[in-house]
Amino acid sequence: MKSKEAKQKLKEEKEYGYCTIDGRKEPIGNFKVEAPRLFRGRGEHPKQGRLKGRIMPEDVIINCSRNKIPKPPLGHNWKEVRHDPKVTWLACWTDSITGHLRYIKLSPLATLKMMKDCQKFETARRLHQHIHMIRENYWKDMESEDVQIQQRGVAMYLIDKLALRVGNEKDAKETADTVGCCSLRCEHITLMEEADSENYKVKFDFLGKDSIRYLNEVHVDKRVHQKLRSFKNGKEDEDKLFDELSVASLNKYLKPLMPGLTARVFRTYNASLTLQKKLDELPVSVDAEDTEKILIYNRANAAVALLCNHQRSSLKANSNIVKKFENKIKETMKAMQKAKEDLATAKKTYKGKKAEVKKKQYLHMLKEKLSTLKVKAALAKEGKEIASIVSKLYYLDPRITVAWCKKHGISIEKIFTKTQMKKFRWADSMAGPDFRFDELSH
DNA sequence: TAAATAACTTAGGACAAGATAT
DNA sequence: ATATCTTGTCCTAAGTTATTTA
Repeated sequence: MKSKEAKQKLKEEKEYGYCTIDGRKEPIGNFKVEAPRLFRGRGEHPKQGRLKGRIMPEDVIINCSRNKIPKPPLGHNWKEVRHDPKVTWLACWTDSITGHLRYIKLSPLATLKMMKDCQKFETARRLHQHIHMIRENYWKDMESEDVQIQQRGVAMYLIDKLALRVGNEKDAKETADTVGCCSLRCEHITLMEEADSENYKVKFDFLGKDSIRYLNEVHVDKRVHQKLRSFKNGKEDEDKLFDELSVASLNKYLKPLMPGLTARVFRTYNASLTLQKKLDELPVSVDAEDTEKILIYNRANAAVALLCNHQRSSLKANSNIVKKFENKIKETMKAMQKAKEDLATAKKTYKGKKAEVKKKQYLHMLKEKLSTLKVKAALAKEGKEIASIVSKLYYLDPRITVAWCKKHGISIEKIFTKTQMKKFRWADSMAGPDFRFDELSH
């Protein structure tokens, strides 16, 4: 039995949810304008609490073919109707909070979007053929006389090794204070040096996209450590770490190295490669249950989520559950200790067999309780790791997953949801059990 | 040539739907 | 059957990159 809302939604979708491109019926992603409301924003947003106004037909620009112009609601007119075949949006209006354009666009399930998605992964695969050269280059760049080149080298290292976002400049009055690689400030990194001086570590602590905290202590090469120290030298906390570097110059540098290469390709590349490598590493026995196989896949996926720093607040809450279990384990262990002592004294004072047996039983009960608690805690911990689905949706070449499923005789439906199956249907026919992300097929 | 703007991808949270416990 | 927890989808904010403009 479907709810009233669900029925209404289905009806609307049937009527407004599709468009025609080159004679093909294609699904639209968002076919409604955004409703008026109080703007919240994410993190400490300077515009939080402002009213986001109602969008009227007079605010909306329509982009469609000349022969089939949708009618505006009765008594209203569109702001403009244009016929631009170079862009993929169907309608747009200006957001009253940001002043940026918002679009009515195709669904990720539309043919055009799926082709674009496939292309994205092909570009990332191509990077594998060039990555050796690019890495050699950034080590060389760090040794340059020119500080700008040095900064470019170190930034490339961080983007490659830590999968950091490139970090465009943003307006402090308009948006929350978040950073990426190029916009890191001195206060966001702490250089740590161990006593033996062979162990070079850097602590990163900053707010990234969506004001999600990036907290990571990483071992870095000595050269990187030294360069970071020199970049920080003589600067205040709030000064830019890469003061001579811009996102534009970084992407300009990358462009001629490989067709289609930009900074974000490294994130896709390293995420997908990590999945492939983890799946290679984790053994799957032929007679394993499906649930075990899924667990293995999820572990590989978790490694990617960690790399990309993907997290959800439900997971943060989940860590409380893990802690609760840990506390219970501690309590039980204390109780066991006490029970053991009690038993010992009971034996000494010789109060009678009955009391002794009872205390033994109690101790046994505690032991069992402890072992179940330990299992439950492990499961909760694991559950905490696996729940991120973001990487699956945007960074992981679905063909890696398809191939792994085919290789290990598990149906893809066990890994992908219904929508993901549709979004990635291009991958199924393209990847056999031997597909490899790190080898170009012909 | 760099700044502004347009166009497009990626992201977590809200909430509904589904699953599981009671 | 109902409460409670988990998972999947939708929504739109917040990024990156491409293109246009001054």
